[in-house]
Amino acid sequence: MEWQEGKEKFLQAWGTLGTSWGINRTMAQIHALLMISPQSLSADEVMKELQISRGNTNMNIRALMDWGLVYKELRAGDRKEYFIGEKDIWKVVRQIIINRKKKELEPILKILDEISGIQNTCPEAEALAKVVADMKLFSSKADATLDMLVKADSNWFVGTFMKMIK
Amino acid sequence: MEWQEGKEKFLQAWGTLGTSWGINRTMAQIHALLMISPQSLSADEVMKELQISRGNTNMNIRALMDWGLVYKELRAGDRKEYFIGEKDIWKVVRQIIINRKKKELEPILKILDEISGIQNTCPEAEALAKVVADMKLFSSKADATLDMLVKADSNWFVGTFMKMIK
DNA sequence: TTTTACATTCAGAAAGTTCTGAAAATAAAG
DNA sequence: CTTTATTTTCAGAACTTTCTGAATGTAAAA
Repeated sequence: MEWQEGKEKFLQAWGTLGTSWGINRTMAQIHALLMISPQSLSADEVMKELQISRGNTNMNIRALMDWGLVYKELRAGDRKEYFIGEKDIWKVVRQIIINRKKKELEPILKILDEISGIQNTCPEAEALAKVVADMKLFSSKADATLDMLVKADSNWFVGTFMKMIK
Repeated sequence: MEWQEGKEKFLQAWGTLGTSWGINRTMAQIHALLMISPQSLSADEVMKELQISRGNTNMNIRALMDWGLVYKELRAGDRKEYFIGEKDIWKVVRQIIINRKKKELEPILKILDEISGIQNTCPEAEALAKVVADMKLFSSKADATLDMLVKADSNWFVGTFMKMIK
């Protein structure tokens, strides 16, 4: 396979997959582009490569910086800003875990806490209380597991953790 | 907190959170309703409780059955179909893992395999090849981990696995 | 200070997703 | 076979998200 073909396939696929990952198409594509670029790119280069508008480019690059997946790079004697993508997959995954945990898991814990003070007086209330209690137990375990994964380093994950799984 | 209030909060919250989980609002709410209902409910009861249309109810109940989170129940002498939600949280989580893995992780593995046959001739191609190889390694590990979680039973997860994490 | 080269914002357009409700299909009962 | 109860489908409406591009903001250079 030619480089150009592989690159297009990758950018295209990442965009589509981003959607099913709760990340928008453009954000995923910019991220993919910066991950596979040896050099940092300017906003104009990103616009041109992905054929998207200036506004869209700007908004999504900033979102990627918020997620900790892309950094700004300034070149001496150049007024443009250049952007460089995080290349270490383990760091990328960690940032994604941190962000998705915040968006997906933490609100659940908050709601479950609020509801757990329910009066347990009829079968319906009992069923609700049971589901809430079970979910709370499970979610806090999942939360702890993810915290651990985020703290762990790549070698530990690939080594110890994976051995356990065999 | 009163039962009615807790229930409304739960249904409302689940619907909102479903969205950030890549599940649509109604599907999440029907699931929540059936999880906390001691008895099975008919489509009409679900429609009435959540104030949604017949078509919407039907489509989302069927999606939940596809996901393995809701079952059909027939009552003798009644032509209506009744639906019952899976109450075991561990089973619910397992089904969700299975479905999200299929939707989110497996397509990645497929694409990475396709691209990994790339010619490694210039710095750009090299960077792409490296990212693809790293992702492949990581994704297949994640895939194996999730397979294991799905096979494992609840006690093992809460016991052994969690002890390891401490 | 003025010009120039960029980055940022945001209202409205476009695209994508979900929902409704009436019509069609199905199948049990009469 | 006909009626009746119920589920399923689907075209278009409503809603949500994302994108564009021109206007605005910012700060370095002249």
